[in-house]
Amino acid sequence: MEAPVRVRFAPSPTGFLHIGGLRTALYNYLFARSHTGGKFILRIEDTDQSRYVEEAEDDILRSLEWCGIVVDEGPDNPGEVGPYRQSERKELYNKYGKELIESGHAYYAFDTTEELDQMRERLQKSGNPSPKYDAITRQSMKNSLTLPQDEVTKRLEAGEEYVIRLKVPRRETIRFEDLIRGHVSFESKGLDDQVLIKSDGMPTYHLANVVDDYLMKITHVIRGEEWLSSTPKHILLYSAFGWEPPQMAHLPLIMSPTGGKLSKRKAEEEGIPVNTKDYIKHHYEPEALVNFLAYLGWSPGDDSEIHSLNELTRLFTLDRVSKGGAVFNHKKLMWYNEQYLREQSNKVLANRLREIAGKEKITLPDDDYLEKAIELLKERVSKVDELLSMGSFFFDDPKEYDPNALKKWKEDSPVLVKEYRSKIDKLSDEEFEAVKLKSLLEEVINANGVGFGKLMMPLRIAVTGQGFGPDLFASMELLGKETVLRRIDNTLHELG
RNA sequence: GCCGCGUUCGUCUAGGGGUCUAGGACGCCGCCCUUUCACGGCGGUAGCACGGGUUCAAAUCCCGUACGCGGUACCA
Repeated sequence: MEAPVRVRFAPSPTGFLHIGGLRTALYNYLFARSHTGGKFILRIEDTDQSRYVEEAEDDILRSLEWCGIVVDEGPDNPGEVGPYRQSERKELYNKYGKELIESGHAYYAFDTTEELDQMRERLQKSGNPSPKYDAITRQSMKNSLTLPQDEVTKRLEAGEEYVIRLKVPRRETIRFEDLIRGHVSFESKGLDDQVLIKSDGMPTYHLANVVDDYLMKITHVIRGEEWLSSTPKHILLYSAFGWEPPQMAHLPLIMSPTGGKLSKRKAEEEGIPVNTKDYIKHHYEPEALVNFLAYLGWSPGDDSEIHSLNELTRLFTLDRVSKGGAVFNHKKLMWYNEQYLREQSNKVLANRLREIAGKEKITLPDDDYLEKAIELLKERVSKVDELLSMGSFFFDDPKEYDPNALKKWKEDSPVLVKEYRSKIDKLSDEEFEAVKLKSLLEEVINANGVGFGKLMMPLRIAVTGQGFGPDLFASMELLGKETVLRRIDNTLHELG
């Protein structure tokens, strides 16, 4: 019997949850759920105090929740291997750092930032393009490998600042098996003596991540490709501790349409919302985002496209994750959004619309009317909030005319509209229905020997202010006789 | 520069030696439906980066090249 699957999403609270981070979380979650008894763990990697952002952790939690991703163990619902914030595990890392020094796998270094800069500069001048603190250079630096034992003790006792560095072996080939990429290998000579414990006493990502994954019994590390290059350091660490490393899986990056990693700046330039909270704020369908993101770098292998989080959970396997970076396609996201939007009942949409309208201080009509309006609008919008903008004429007399539509208001329009007006004026409220309204329009165009559009478009402009939109006759029926006549009169008055 | 990882239609992908004159989805274009705009239906456009091998046979395996991306911090 294999150990139960345990995966973690380990974001750094340095800002709002990025869309790429969300996908990493999603893949971890899907992987956990695709195994019976699998656990999805949230660990906050707040070891960089200079970049810490107060609201970030809350934003991460809220974003995951919005997507329907349930955290099995995390800061808010700890399991047995807590705490789940690295800042609260500081002592632990120190203990393991010391252990590494004792076993000869790490050492103290006292070099100042200036001295490190000087070293790099010196090396660069002598033709070394990527200076490293490695097996060669460490011999001429200030550390417990070069300094006499008693001086090291003296410095430590004096409370002098130090870091702990990993003693990377001079020549060694580090190999590991990546679940997505297969065989990967690095030469240790390309690695530097990575700082493990910083001078502020906090661990670096590398140490903390290894120690925590081990202590939290993580079985699979699923993370972005940007970590692939530092994985050999982690492998070295595992073996220094004598621990079995977890399975590794490095996900392809999400790319910007203009190339490169989808960074915050790039995304903004291209009009792509980059933070999950932006999707929440702009009323995207969470199921659509999830579905879209799942398919960005993964596919189930058949021709299916639409799957709920639950279904994805059953379909997901790591070996179907692609290797190459995936370009974010906003139009496809919108397509997904439309799919999920149309699935919802008019009643549900009405409730959601009320919530949105409430925030924007817009007053909406009663449920019956609202749901009928939604029914007419639903097939024409991409996002739920567009029901409000496209359907504004259902809720208020148009304040202005779409300049583009106005081109269809011709010289003969007033006459035709007037004639139509006088016909529908004779209808009772009960008779004011789509079929009747349409046949009366036909009467007018036939009598005048003109095409349908000659009257239809001006009428639409008068009633909705727009040149497009839901079925005009159904819309007029819903609007009611009084409103329609009022709008026609207003328009006749304004446009002549 | 060095190290690593990638590369199938514009984009996301299917494909894992013959069934590929390469399939699906988004987008785009056209037609139908609708005398609006959409939705829907039908059809179309367009791709195996390049060069060598291996093999009777390569999009699929191997090697190079090019290009892209990532990493190269007391950031994660």
